[in-house]
Amino acid sequence: MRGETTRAQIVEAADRLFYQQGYEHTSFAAIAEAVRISRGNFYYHFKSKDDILDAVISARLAGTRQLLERWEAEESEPAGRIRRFIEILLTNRADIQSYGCPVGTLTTELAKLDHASLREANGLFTLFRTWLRDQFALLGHETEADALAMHVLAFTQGVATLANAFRDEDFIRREVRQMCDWLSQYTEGG
Amino acid sequence: MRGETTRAQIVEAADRLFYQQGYEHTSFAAIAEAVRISRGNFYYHFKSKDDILDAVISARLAGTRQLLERWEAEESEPAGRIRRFIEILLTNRADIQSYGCPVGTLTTELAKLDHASLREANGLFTLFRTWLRDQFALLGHETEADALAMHVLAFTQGVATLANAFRDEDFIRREVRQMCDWLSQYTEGG
DNA sequence: CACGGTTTAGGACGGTCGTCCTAGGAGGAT
DNA sequence: ATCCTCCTAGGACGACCGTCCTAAACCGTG
Repeated sequence: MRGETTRAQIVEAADRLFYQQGYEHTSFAAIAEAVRISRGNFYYHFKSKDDILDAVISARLAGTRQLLERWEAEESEPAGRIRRFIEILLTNRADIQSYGCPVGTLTTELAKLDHASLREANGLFTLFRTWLRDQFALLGHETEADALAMHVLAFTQGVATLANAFRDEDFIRREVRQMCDWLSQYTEGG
Repeated sequence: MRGETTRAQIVEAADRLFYQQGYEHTSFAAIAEAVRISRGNFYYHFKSKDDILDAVISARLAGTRQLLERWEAEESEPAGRIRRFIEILLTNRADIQSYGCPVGTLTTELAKLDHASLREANGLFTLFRTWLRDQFALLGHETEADALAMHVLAFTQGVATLANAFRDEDFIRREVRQMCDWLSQYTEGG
């Protein structure tokens, strides 16, 4: 029971640091300092750094599933749910301007490292993709649902990357507004 | 003169490796092996690894300027020039699926490393941005030219990120076609 | 051939990394 | 109080990193 909270603290700190500094750049020493435990203690809870990464990805997957469920519960209309997704760019604008998108930057890094967990990390994208696809299908666009899901996903990635590069909040607002306008063409009797 | 070609070879190899593996993940040993020179020899040509990065960024800036000039020379119409830009997603689709966009992934990495050369790397984005802005201005959309430029830039970043994650060539083709359609609304008597 | 600056090779250095080992502290059950 | 299990601290280890130093090879010039 004691150990479980320590393990959770490690995952939480690693999650944040991987996002802010990148996976490779984040050392055991940095995580240890954040959690205020000794460096050697990691190996009681995890067998390697890669093992921590897998735990972080699992935690993000679980958190994302929860988020999507909440959106479904709070928004009865598929269009409102998709809009919720688009608006995370506004909700998380501060972090996005500083560190980019947590999903996009992680998968990009792992792809360059040719890391074994790339597949699991891509699962985060797939989660959003299938969820968005389902919402577009509910709107009556079954045949193009997956293409539309990918389009929305690409939109968020592009905006996040440029918002990070130029630290431009107005740009985010402008693009989100534009994307919501685009979305409305699919919601009203498409 | 001897040394100049060695220096150019180092920059060329570093450029490729930084793109394929990331800046931090690429070691001196890896570059040395690629160029087939000794590790200690670097410090005759460069004073640090950061110095190599700066040289790589300068080379990319010069290469990008050349590319943009070529597009201007080969395409007399601004619309065709912008289309040329969008179509680099197709031209470089193999590399993009494997490693993402060279500009986007570098700036994202440097932002996470809080690296001193982030500013210079962002200059690559700015180069494309101002060039695209000028093209949209030539099309008669002065007031929204910069916003349109950012929009096109964001589009390419989003497509590159997802193409990298899902290794989906059809997705690239679909999005490029769609973007060119979108573009045509600004070219015909806007 | 001899000279002198330019370029190169290769090893040494201190530091940091991920990993592993071992002794002992903490806390509940008997 | 004693014991046993769970958990933690702290240092040691080997590998690799970027950096630096020094001797020698190269090559145009006199």
